[in-house]
Amino acid sequence: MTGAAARRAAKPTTPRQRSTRQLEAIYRTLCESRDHPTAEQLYHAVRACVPAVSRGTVYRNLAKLVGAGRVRIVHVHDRCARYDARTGPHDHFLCLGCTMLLDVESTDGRRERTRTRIRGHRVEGHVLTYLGTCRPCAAARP
Amino acid sequence: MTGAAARRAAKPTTPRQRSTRQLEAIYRTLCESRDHPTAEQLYHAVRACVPAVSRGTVYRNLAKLVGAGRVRIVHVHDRCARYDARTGPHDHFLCLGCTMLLDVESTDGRRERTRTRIRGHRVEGHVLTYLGTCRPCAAARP
DNA sequence: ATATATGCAAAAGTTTTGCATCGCT
DNA sequence: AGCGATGCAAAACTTTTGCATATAT
Repeated sequence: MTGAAARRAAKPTTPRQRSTRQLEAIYRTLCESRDHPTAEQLYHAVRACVPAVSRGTVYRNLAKLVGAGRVRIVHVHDRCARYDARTGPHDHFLCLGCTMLLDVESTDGRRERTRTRIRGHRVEGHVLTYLGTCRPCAAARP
Repeated sequence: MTGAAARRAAKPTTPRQRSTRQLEAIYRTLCESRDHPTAEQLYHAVRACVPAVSRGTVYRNLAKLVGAGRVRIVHVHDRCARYDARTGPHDHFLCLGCTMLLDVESTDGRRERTRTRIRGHRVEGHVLTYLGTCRPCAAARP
C-alpha cells in the first residue's frame, strides 16, 4: 500500500474538528481562570483577546470542548452552567452564600472504586459537590 | 400579663405562611410522583386538580416548599431544575441518555460523616449523583 | 380586616439556532 | 474549493416579577 493510499484509507469518515482562534482563546481563558466561570463570564473574558467573538460561538465551542472531554460542566444550585478545564477526577465545594465554587481533591480513596451498577443500570461516573458557607460569607453573617 | 397581651407578644414577627389549595395540590402531586418532575411537568400535572393554577404559583410554591425543607431540588446535566419530595438523605442516579433520575440509598455508611470543613470553609452538606446509562438506553444503543 | 397568595402577562436571563459570510485545511 | 466555524439576531426555554384581585386566618 502506498503512503498516499494509506493516508486516504486511514481517515475516511473522520469528522474533523477545526482549530480556530476563538476555540483556542476560549479554552485558554478557561484554563487560566480559577473560579469556574459561566458562559457569560467567559464570553466577556474572551472579548479581551477576540473582541468580535459572539455568545453563540462561546456556547458552541464550550459544547465542543465538553464533547471532546477537554472541559467539564459543573451544575450547581444556580441558574447557569459553570465550566471547569480541570478534567481529572475531583470534587467541588459550593458556597451557598456567594456561589463561590472551589475544586476539592477526592480525599477518600474509596471514592475511586465507584459502584459500577445500580439496579441494573450501568454507572459510568459520579459528581460530588459539598455545600456550605465560605469563610467570608460566614464572617459577614454569623 | 393578660391572655390577649401574651398572644400579642408571642408572635410579633412571625411571618405566617398560609396553606392554600394550590400549595397542597403541588406538594401532594410531587409526593405521588416517582420521577423527579420539572416545574413545567408539575404545572401540567397539578392542572388536573386545580385547572386554573398558573406557572408563577407553581414556581412560588416550590420555592416555599424548598425553603421549608419539605422539598429538595436536584440539579442535573439538564437545563431545568427537578424536584424531589423525599427529603431524607439519599443520592441519585441520572441516565445521560434519557435523563431518567432515580433515588439511590447512600450505601456507604462512611458518607454520613461528611467533612465538616474544607480549607476553612464550613461544610453543611453534599450532593452525590451517579451518572450512567440506564438499561433501556443501553439496550437501544449498544 | 388585613396580610398573604393567586392569576395573568410581561420581563429577565440563559442557551440554541437559522443564515449569510468567513476562514481552515 | 469545500466544508466547517463565525457573527449576528431572532427564537426557544426556564424562571422571576408587578399588579390587581381573590382568599385564608
